[in-house]
Amino acid sequence: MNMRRTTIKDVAEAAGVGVATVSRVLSGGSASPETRERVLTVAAQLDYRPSALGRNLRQQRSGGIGLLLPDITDTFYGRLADGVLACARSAGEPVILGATGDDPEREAELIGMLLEQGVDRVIAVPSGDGETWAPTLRAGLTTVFAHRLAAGRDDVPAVLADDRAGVRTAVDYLTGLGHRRIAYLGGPGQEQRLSVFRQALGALVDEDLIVSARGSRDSAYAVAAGLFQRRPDLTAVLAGGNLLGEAAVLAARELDLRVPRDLSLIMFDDVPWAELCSPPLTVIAQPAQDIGYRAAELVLRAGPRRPRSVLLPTELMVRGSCAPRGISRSPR
Amino acid sequence: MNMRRTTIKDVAEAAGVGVATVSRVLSGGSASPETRERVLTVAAQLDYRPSALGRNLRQQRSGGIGLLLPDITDTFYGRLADGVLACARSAGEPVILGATGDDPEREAELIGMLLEQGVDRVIAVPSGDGETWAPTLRAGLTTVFAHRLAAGRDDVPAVLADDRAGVRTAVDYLTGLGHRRIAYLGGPGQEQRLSVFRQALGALVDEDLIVSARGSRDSAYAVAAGLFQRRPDLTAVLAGGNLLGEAAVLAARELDLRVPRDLSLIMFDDVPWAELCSPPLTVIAQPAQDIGYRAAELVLRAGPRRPRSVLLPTELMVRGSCAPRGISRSPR
DNA sequence: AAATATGATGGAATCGTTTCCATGAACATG
DNA sequence: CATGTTCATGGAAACGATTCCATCATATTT
Repeated sequence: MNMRRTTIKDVAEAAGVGVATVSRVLSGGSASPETRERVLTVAAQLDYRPSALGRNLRQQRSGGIGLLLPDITDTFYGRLADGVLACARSAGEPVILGATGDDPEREAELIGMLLEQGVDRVIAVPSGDGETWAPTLRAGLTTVFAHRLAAGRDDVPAVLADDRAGVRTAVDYLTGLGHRRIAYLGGPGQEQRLSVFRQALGALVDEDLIVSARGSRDSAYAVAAGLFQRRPDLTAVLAGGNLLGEAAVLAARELDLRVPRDLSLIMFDDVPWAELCSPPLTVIAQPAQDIGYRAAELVLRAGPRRPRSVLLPTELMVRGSCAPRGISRSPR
Repeated sequence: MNMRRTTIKDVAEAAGVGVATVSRVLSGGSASPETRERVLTVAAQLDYRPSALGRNLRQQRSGGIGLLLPDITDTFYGRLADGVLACARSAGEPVILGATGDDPEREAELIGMLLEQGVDRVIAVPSGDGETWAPTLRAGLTTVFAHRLAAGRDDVPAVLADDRAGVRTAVDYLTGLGHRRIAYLGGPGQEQRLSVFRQALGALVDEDLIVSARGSRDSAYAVAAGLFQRRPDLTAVLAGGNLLGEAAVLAARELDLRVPRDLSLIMFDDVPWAELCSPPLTVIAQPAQDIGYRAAELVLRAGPRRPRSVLLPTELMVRGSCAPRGISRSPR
């Protein structure tokens, strides 16, 4: 009842040729027209599918693409993954997905898994530092980072959104509206953005207003609520991701801060619900899907030499969550 | 410069034993304590990782789990995927992800890919009918459906949210509030829900109020806007998914229908932004993550006989998007 | 002490594919 | 006609693991 898979040998026998010939025909090698036709017919009749297992073992590579993301639940990473899948599909490559939870240890574990699987291409939003990523490079895997870099690993190409420009535009916009006490609500791996934030803010920078949450919703909410309570004098917030933005809106509502009257809010990453919010959220849109697609392109068309990194533009989408600094909230 | 992977042979040589012994030690077979220790030490020293390629070929199975979802961008499926990943990780199994876009043809293509990869377990939110899924069963793959069934494939175990109860509760709630003209805004593969909807509504059912969108956001918006314009007399809507709910909110806003005064809205699937909306959306919560986790459990612990299907509870979360039917909107 | 059971061990076969190489036929060129 | 070239073809060797089976040493039983 549990019949064997049809193998290349079966096809060869049925077509009256050798296995080598079948392999050649199927992978586009040279063969006489009549042989080619016969083999193809037989293969179709038997519904033959070459086993990737055999092939991979022989050619020492498992073709697949590893994709390591902090959290597939976050729509940003969802869109990124979608981009990767789109590109991978057109290349016929399978994608192996792993969620790191922004935990270097889990990331290392997943890298080990990919190595075992013989995957030879990886796209990752890295959580760990350069050390974590040493194994993939040592094993000769084509590695591409997406969305952010790993500390001390500038030898890996990356596809990034232009965070610098995004942060600068947002800060300029807020200061232009008269805001002076501007907070940054950050997440894991946003060192680069922070340095630009400080730089753009210049003399206005207030380290007490720069806070950082871990990856989870709970942590984001706790940090946002803590910030708002500790510093009722702040008038604007830049949230470094949609989870952080969500937390900010929730915390503001909980503390009866009206947006944008009491608090101006800009969020990194444009998500569908930003428009549904009231007021609709002003955001810095990032081309999440493109990031994924381009990363997949890089990792697939990896030539002999290391490809250059890619920087994709961000865009400030002005909606309704920012207002000129009015009469300062009376801190009571 | 591009050195070879360390193989089992290298370990065997370095430890002065045969490859068979190494294999036994590493997979928990019998071996004398001193040999075991020596092999383990050497393996650790050489940083040896057994290649999944070799193993899989030998045992004719690639251990991995295939996961086929309509759209990884949809947070519902994102959470589902997260559940699968969580369970797969604890079992050390890789997950191969594919996005079907709710297109049976693409689904069939992806199934073919999984078959080629030698994957022997699949979790899917099926788009196609029973015919599409014949190949996986014929090939002996352990298959489990999640979130919905494939028409004419009742021989595949499934993990479902209790849609029937969800729809019934929602309809009862709306009729209890006095609503009579209730619309259903559906998506692909919701036949079951529709039948329950009709049944629960009884004599009140109005086929013109039952509409269906394809998977995309655009399609959802178009259908919602069309419905609201065509039937200004409806007073309540049940949206069959978060994309549909989003579209409904957007379309209502565009047409100046105030929620809940002019229009009561219930959405399937509780998402974080449902609370951020104004008014906050009343939803039918589905345990997306659990669905994924349980499906992975089923597919992993698949014994000799087919496991039973699982039905998980839904919950009506009353927030602010439903109101008693007031003075009917004056259709002008 | 002889016979038998037990357990550790390594050689070799196997999985399904690709690819190297040798063979032989057909054809062109001298 | 002899020789060299091209081309289709099939046999066999990889690839890296697992696993069957035979071998041999040691321990147990009579």
